[in-house]
Amino acid sequence: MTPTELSGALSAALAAAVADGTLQLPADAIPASVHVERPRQREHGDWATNVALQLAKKAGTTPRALAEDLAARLAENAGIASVDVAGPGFLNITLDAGAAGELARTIVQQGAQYGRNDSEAGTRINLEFVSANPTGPIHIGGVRWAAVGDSLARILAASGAEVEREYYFNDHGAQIDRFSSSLLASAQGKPAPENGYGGAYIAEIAEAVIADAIADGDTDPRELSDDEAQEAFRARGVERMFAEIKQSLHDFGVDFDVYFHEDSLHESGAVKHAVDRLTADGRTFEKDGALWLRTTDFGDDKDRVIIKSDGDAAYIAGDIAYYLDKRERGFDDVIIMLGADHHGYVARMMAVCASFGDTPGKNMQILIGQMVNLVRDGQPVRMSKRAGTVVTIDDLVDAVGVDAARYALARSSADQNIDLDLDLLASQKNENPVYYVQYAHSRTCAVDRNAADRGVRLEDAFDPALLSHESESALLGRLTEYPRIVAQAAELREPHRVARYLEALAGDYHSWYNDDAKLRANPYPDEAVTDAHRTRLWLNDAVRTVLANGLGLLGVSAPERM
RNA sequence: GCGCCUGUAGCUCAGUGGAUAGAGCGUCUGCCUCCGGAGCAGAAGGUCGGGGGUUCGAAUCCCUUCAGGCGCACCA
Repeated sequence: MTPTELSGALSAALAAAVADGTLQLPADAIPASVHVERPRQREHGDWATNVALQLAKKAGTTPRALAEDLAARLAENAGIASVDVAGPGFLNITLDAGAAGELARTIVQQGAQYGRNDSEAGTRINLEFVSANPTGPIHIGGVRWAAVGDSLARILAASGAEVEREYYFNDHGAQIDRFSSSLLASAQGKPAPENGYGGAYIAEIAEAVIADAIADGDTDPRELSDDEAQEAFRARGVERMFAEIKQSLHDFGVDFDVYFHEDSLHESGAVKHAVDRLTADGRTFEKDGALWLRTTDFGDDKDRVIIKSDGDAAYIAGDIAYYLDKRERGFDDVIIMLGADHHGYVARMMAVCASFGDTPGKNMQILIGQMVNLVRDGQPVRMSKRAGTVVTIDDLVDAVGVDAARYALARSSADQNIDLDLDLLASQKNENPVYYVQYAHSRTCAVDRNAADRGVRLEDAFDPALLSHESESALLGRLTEYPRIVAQAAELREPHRVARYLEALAGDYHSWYNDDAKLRANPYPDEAVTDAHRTRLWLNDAVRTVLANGLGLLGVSAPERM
């Protein structure tokens, strides 16, 4: 019996109580689905619900009286062993061992499908993340979004959404001018210009640009006039830098469906289209020679200039056009992931969303992630792109590997600042919980290999009532939760919940494995294979399936051996 | 000054109104004759930053206060 079925049984019990007059409740007070949860204490059964506590007042009765009535009705359901009323009016529900154990076979049979759910079904989601300017390698802050964003995309897709991963490629502004003049200066052997970029990568890119130009049969950019050279370094440098970024992300396991160029918004007329529409809708006004968007109508703390008095579009005009473009491409939910240093953008972009008649928080969702700080020897490492002292995505991967890096970044709430200790990551890799989870997975695989050796075969038997040991029901209970964890991670846009769940599941598995020498999925060498062995192998494989599925949602490998 | 995020065990962090607040690391004590000890069992360790409030019930919601992080452009 799944929690969904149990919830349905509770709803039915409520409806029956209302129908025969036992319970006086207005129809709209009956919840569509009754919330059930895993109690913290094992003695409190497999599932618990507080529905009697919530409804008693509305029904003019006491929680315990209502709970007693529901308990009697619920106990009639097949698959439910007992229902107890506890404390102020909780219902503690215990399932038949057989009904609970059946889950092991269900999971193995569903395989990679187990955990998929329809909580986001039918929603078209555009998920934009990283979007770092191509003026340098992706640094550590961007890596967090690569890990969290890609994992979120996987989780949303597993929850039924149609997801597009998008990277907004800022190739239009002063940052790019600074980048190209820095390349030019490097090629000319001059120091980096004021407000320019330094660092070894600038010299490398500059050299690569020259080599590319010569290889293409073009004039060596160093022999061009400064203006022409600047343009050559801009075009080829951005292309080079962006290719490197894409490669780094690919090596990190992150690939985007769309790389969207800011330039294209200006060239295609999308900016004018968006501004015209806002003006036609009366959302703009002119003042001091500039065109403003009245964002204060929708909660922003000041109105925003969208066309500057010199006639150029302000930066936000690009974001406005970009949002409208996404909506016109048919996306219901436009999600943007930003670092905390850009959170000042939230209010104005929500106002932009509302200005188009859309719903902020739905059509436009902005996820803010707090900063990643680097620590070495207990001291913060100060990074500067200009000075070239950055720790890049490649540096991180070189130090700890993709799995450990992705897992470490994805297992924390985005609301938390992260301190990454470089010494710790490089030297004491075993402190990373990813190995705990991966080890559990490879252990399930080791059990499978031994089962094959000793002739324990799944298809020979499955008797769910044999999975009645305390550590087995704990494990089954954990496995039951998985689809809801995925759905919850999708709804809340919080991938770390999947990682935390996997750690708990791995712990339950290790406990079961070590609990009792007799609880084995394989016989001893001089022992015959029994149905208990075969049935436990189903459970072992169910755990393997869920660990593999969950790690897959995090973009972390599930090794068969370590 | 205003806004957002954070404050939970020695450290790093989970816990979207429920029962006795959890995990990893670290410390201490046990557990390998056979499925992987990168593991397990147990112990010690808590004013959930402080103070009010709402509620049958608050780490969780509201107010206030303290501390830290990050922002408050006709820059991008």
